[in-house]
Amino acid sequence: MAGIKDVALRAGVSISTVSRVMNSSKTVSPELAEKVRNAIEELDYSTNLAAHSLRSQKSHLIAVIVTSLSRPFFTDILEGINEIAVREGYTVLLAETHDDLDTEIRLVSEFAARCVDGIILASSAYGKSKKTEEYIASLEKLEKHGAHIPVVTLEFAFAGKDLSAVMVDNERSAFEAVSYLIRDLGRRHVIHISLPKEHLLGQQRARGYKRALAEAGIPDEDCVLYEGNYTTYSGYKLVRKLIAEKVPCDALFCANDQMAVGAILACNELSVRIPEEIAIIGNDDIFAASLVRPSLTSIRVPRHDIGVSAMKVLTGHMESEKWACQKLTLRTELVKRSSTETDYVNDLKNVIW
Amino acid sequence: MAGIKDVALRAGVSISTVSRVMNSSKTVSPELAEKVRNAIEELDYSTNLAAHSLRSQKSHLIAVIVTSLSRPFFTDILEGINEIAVREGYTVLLAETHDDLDTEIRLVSEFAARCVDGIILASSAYGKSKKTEEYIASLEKLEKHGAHIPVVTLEFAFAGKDLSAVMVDNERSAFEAVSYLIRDLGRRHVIHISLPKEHLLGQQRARGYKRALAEAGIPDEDCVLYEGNYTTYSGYKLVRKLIAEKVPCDALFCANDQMAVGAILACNELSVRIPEEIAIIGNDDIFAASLVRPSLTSIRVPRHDIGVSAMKVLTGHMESEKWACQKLTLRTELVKRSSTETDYVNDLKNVIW
DNA sequence: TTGAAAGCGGTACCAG
DNA sequence: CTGGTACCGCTTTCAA
Repeated sequence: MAGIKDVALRAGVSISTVSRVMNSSKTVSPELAEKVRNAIEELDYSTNLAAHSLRSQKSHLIAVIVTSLSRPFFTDILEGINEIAVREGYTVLLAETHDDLDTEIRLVSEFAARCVDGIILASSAYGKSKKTEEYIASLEKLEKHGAHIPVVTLEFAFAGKDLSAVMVDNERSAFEAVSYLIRDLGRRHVIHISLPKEHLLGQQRARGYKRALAEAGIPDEDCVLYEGNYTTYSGYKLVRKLIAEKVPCDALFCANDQMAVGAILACNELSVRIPEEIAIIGNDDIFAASLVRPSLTSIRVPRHDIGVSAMKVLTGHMESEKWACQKLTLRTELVKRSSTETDYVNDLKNVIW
Repeated sequence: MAGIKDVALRAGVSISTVSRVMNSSKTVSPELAEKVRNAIEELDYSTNLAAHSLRSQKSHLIAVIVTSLSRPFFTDILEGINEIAVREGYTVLLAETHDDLDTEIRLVSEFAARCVDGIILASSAYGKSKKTEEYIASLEKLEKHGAHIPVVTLEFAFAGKDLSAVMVDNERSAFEAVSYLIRDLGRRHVIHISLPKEHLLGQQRARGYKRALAEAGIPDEDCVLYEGNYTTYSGYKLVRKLIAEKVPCDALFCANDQMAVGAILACNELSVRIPEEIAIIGNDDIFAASLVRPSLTSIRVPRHDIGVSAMKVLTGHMESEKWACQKLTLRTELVKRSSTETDYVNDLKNVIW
């Protein structure tokens, strides 16, 4: 690959001039500019980005750190991020933490060393340990040679005033979903299949569930939580158990769609009618929700928009050092289907899958 | 962020010495090494990778170019790639082409300018136009400043002797699937729901389908192809039509699982019994295959392994300039479920989803 | 074993 | 408007 000095030689001009043309500075005479452009064309020259990064302290690279690529949640977000990134001239560096905080910490510092211009982070820093606190503090003042590296978090916001975040209100959407089960469908025994309880997201959803019961005047002792582990199988197993043990239950609110699908499969196998005997609501509205039968009522999280917004906020930070930090909460939507509505008509036309 | 010279200053040694310690060269006295390590620790120094890349012509970056992230196919491959990449000290740069060849060409040259050490490419260069040929030729001699950039392609192999590839034998797996429908299940009217016909993958699968019919002595005019477009809805619509028009059909081979799921939903709605009246086979074995009812028989493509193998081959190329180019064909497996076997027992336990 | 110094390929300032 | 030159941070030869 040709370097800038090959081009200068070929065009018979100085390196500075070539650089000016490359950066479309106006202070080059048309004749020289023309010569340079020809040379660039002939040698198929393109600027070496490693050198560019080194000199300009801008890599045009952003890092996206997620817990796991196989979570469809992140795939869609990533698409949204990438869409804006391409438009703004950034390239995405990708990494997974597998929900391990040490990995996450290592990745962040590695990316800082790579001089990324910004980071979008789905963190696993729950808890309140000393290490976590220190880590979060360090995130706020992350930098490459004096220049600040902005960070935008996904899913939830850190306390730090200097960290932007794009998320949804999990508690509120859970509250609305459960209230709908109670108020519109008249259910009294709503059981919650939760995420592992150390997970912040799961805690938020569980809180929404409890608040809905409380506000409907259902006593605390009727709050029934079964702890699942994200997977379809865990939902399936818990619901089989629950039915076998004849636990009073006329509705389920599952903290994600995978577990809800498991719940549906369990009910189908045991010939429990949905929604007549048990109404079911999931969370996330992944495509499988419209494919299972009965199709699943779920809380739609605007995943693509989350990605788009996160990247837009990050771009703002990257272009101007003094962009105000933002905590964005995007709206969710309860998508009602056959698992709660007896007269719902499935329509595959809108399933983009 | 501290630079190498800050460390040198702090430790009271030369930059060269620090560099030696960083690269764990043996020619540093224990005392100095100790001092340097302390300084590194205190200043929380990590080497600037942009500078490193510039100097060493190694970026430890690899590019992964896929058509679309939302194809679950690539998500799993990406995980496999990333697994090995992390282990070998590489970071993944990600990009999507959305099946547009111009985008692909642009991306490849952009990544070359970024000095990536290697590229894993799911190309959209089907056809045989002049542009395509030129592009493929250019891929073989892609380079950054004299150093060759190795390329590994996914899904199919280019003719070039200098391009490695990791793929599966689509024709053969289609052949085996259809032969099973004919020979083991005794079906005579097997219809193929194909991919758009300009897609190479689709062509390969269609070829396998035709060969299976031919070898079973079924006349050419009984080859019935319906062209779908990847989506669940297209499979659904085609099968509804086919049943409404009473086209003779006792088995379907769908070129992907999404369309097969659509086919199942159509049969369910019209009360066509699966597999008694129509047996169905999909391709890819995505998780939805084990979740639909009846569960779907499908051709399992070792996606994770493809990613792992691709990255391993690429690593080989990157570590040694004269690594022999490889064309790897991984084995597929026909996973039999309820859509072809009446006595299949669904087991969610193995659904890692 | 250690340090000095020359670049890697650009950018940006300054002088002309 | 143009060219010379210092320098970004690191690696690597070469000499001491």
